[in-house]
Amino acid sequence: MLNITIATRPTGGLRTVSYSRRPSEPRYGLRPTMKDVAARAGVGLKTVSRVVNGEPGVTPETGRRVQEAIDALGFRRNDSARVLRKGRTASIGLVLEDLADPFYGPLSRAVEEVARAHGALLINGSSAEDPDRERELVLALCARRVDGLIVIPAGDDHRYLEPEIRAGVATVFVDRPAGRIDADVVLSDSFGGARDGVAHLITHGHRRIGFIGDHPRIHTATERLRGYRAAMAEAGLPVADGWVSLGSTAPERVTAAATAMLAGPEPVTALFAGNNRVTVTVVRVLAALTHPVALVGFDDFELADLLRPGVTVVAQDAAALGRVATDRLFQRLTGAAPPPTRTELPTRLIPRGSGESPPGA
Amino acid sequence: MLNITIATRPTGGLRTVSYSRRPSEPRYGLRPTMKDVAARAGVGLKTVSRVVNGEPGVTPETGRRVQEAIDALGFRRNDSARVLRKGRTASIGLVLEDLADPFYGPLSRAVEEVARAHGALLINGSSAEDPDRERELVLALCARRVDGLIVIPAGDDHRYLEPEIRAGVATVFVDRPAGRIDADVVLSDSFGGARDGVAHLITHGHRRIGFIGDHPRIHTATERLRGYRAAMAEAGLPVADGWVSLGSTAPERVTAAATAMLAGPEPVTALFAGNNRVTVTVVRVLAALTHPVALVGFDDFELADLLRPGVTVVAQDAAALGRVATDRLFQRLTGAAPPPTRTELPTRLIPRGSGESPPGA
DNA sequence: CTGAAAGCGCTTACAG
DNA sequence: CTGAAAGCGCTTACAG
Repeated sequence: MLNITIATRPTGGLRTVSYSRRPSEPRYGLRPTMKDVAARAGVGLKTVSRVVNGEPGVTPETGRRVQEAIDALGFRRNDSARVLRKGRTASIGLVLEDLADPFYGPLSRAVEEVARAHGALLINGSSAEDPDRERELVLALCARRVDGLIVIPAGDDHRYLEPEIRAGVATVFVDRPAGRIDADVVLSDSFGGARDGVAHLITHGHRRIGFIGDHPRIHTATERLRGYRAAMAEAGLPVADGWVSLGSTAPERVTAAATAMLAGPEPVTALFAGNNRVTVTVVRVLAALTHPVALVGFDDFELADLLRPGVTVVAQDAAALGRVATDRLFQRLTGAAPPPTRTELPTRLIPRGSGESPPGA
Repeated sequence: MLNITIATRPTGGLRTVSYSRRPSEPRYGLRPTMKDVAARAGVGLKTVSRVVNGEPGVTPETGRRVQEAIDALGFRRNDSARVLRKGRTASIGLVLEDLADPFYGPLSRAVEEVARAHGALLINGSSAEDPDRERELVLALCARRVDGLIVIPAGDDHRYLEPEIRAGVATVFVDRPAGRIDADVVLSDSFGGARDGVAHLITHGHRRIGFIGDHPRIHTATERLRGYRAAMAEAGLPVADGWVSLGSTAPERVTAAATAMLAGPEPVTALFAGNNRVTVTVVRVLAALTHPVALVGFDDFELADLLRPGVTVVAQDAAALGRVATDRLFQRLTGAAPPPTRTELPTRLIPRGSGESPPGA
């Protein structure tokens, strides 16, 4: 963190906008309403509503008068009121782990694009991997009556959502399935991807391979571990106790885990990293070593190809996850009510160098 | 883009949640309201409101009866209705360029944290650097009556916001100032940072230095160019026509610009990249060269230290930008109405290797 | 073509 | 301690 000094000064120049407001009144007191427009145009409320919404049945002359009043008053329809009456808020909620994790950037963007195509706004927030915070955020979004919810779950028990789903809040889980309820989910093939990645290391001669993953509470972490174990078993390789480490993705924890696996009499010659946060830290650890250790990471990341060696990854298509999930959400929103489905997107192994070096090279 | 095949199947197992809904009615018809709770508990509406909001003046016995009805009915207060009456939506809008740009991750996250501390939700969207889309999004947020707005502007004329600001929508611009209106702004010292970065290259012996930046419509692009010119001028160095290129940050455009500057009889020996998108592309271009070319980039980015050579950058504190801006927003929201201010956060030069090699090394 | 009345689900201001 | 009435700013259903 930078230790910053802040220089603040009035902007000056240009016209100054007044921020005056009487805090005792609701803010809307300051804004013209349809009633004000109607009064000024000398028409009824409903006529203003017709003009604002482009409904037919207004003579050009009347329409013009209303439009003039709208412009003169600077009227902007209050969508909160509209929403209350119509029952649809034209907004969806997105709950993810951390807005700052680069993996979620393309995913969020894809969700936004689909929502935008349907005329909906995006309300979002981070759970910070805290189940309580996830729940709090999800229920706050339900209280705002979002039409639908895209959730990357932090917790493993989502029964608290049942009344909401029953009340009509379309909900799609992404990246990880819901816990203890049956709901739509869109995820990557974590098991298959990890198995492929580990098999790739085995193909290149490795027999002692370590696995460092996310917290075991997280579905993708255990699925990827399962893929690792499957690949090892298929090759007839044992998995020593010290070769598997699940936990926080904090750099300190990952560094310690990697260091431990690389020490001792029988160190691993290759590592499989369970997600992009882990991979980045492992890359740092390996960069400090004098001997090469092979690495395959789950998740692609920017610049992976420019590191030396390039980092071999199991890539998932984060944008597709977001797109497919949001498409499904809007399918539900527009009436379809099939039973919940589980959609699994394939991963792709991208060899770049770090995963192709033989042991002891 | 991956060409994906999607495997979809019913989830099965677990209890199945019904999604039934009569589309002709408003969704709220399905949810219990305070009126329903009042009827069931045999009390007045206001008493339910008191319990829901934890207001005093309810006997324990009455409170218990109301709470039972709330639980039995699965009541959740409709915040849309509350908002309509109270005049505050407890939500703020964040408009940025691209949710997927890693620079905005920490910024968004900081905005969210501050908003959360004030009990507000975040509604956000991307302008995709399109002024029309920015305007459309901002006005949609105003129609939803967000309490405040954090805007990373794409356009250069924000007079369309004047009526909104006057009506009480607190607005703070971040990263770039507002165009043609006087509003709060929080930004990094682009001029000083670029000047420092270019001076750093000059210190290491470079005399022919190229500048590749973002579109000249964008304030930070021109400020950084100004910093470049200042550093060159202070060192008594000329700036040849071909050494400056502003435009899209699309890889093709940046690659072409860099390639052109590196060709010809008098090629540049060093490049200054105007932002992280440009830097990443320039790194790719330089990686393909046989001779070293020095590079300093504006914006730090993950893994910059792990590239060979490490990439020297002028770092700005994106999280601090978001935090300071949102703090200011809530200051306005809680009554303070000082004239708009301009806050400039310092940058920090981080030498990592790419900016310290002499010409022709 | 036009508009008065009722209502969306809450809170406010007030009376008992 | 408790609740009936009015109202937030719109849309719906209906009548003229």
